Amino acid sequence: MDPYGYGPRLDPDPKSMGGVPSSSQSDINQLLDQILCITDQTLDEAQVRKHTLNCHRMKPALFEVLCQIKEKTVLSQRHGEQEDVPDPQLARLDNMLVAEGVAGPEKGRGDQAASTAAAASASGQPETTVEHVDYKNKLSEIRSIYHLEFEKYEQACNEFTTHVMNLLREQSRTRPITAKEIERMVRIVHQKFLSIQGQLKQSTCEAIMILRSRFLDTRRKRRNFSKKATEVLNEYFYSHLANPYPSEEAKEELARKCNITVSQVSNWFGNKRIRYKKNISKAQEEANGYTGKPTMQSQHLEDYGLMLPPPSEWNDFHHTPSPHLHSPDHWPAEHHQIDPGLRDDKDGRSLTR
DNA sequence: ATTTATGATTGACG
DNA sequence: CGTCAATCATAAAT
Repeated sequence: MDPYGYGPRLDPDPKSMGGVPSSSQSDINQLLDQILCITDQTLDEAQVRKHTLNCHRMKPALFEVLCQIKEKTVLSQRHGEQEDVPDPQLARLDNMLVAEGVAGPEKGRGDQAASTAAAASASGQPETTVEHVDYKNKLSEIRSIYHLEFEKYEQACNEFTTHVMNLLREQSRTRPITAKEIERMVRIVHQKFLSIQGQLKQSTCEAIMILRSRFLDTRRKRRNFSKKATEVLNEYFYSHLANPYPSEEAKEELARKCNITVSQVSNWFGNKRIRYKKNISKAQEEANGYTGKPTMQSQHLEDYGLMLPPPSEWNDFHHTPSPHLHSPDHWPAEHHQIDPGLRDDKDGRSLTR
């Protein structure tokens, strides 16, 4: 109660005011009346009254009384105060933001990812690294938004704080306000704004999580290889149709050329073999008498120089460019392991994780 | 909105 | 391990 520190009314026993002559008693009552009905007056009127009150000779004394009373009540009021709560939740959010490079030192900013992308495309192959690049792109987008909002809130907080302080200072001319009170008020304001920033952090974290699941979780958000990469792969495939099993070195070479990983090359060839075979048996098996362009289905193989040997000729090991091969209806499942010793796969057998 | 193309994953096999 | 075959999940095409 009495949050403004006016304290109890003075009127019950005006005589208690020390040696004040009884002639001033009516003075005081008059004064109090004026104060009490001050809200009934218009603003201009009130300003005038306020000024006269301020200049009243009794004002300092009354103010002093107010201060004393407040001093007493405040003492009993200073209790149910709990200090700032550490809030482990917020700490976790902060940790995550720092770990993700969103909070903390502001490095790179928006143009960093863009320049990385430019470098990648300039160097020739804007592929697999692409996914990292636009991951970073999105991340820095989030980061800039985060910082923008953060600064906005900080600024708003400062503005509001100074406003409140000015208000309190202004009011301290007419009612007693201790420095501690101001400090407390400021702390409350800061706390409120901190909680808002906490929400900002939370939603930022959520955005990052979504981004992660969208980009880093392979198999989701699949990106097709670039035109050039598939061309290179197809070229190798169709020029080694007789034995489309690239060695480890060949895979590395292809991976380098296409700017994809060796695992991706393996995946590609695995898919290609099985799907090529499927298409052959489906649409081309009958139409294979020709050596030219057997079917519309076989997508412009002409582009890759070598023509597809019809399935019946896969058995033909006469002209096999590769070491061994005799394939029944399809390629042999027998595979040679070339030097199982050195393996430098950094990512196991796929990009996952 | 539905279908096709395609990169990645999974389990079986040797 | 590397491969096949089936399957998943999405990108691209219709």
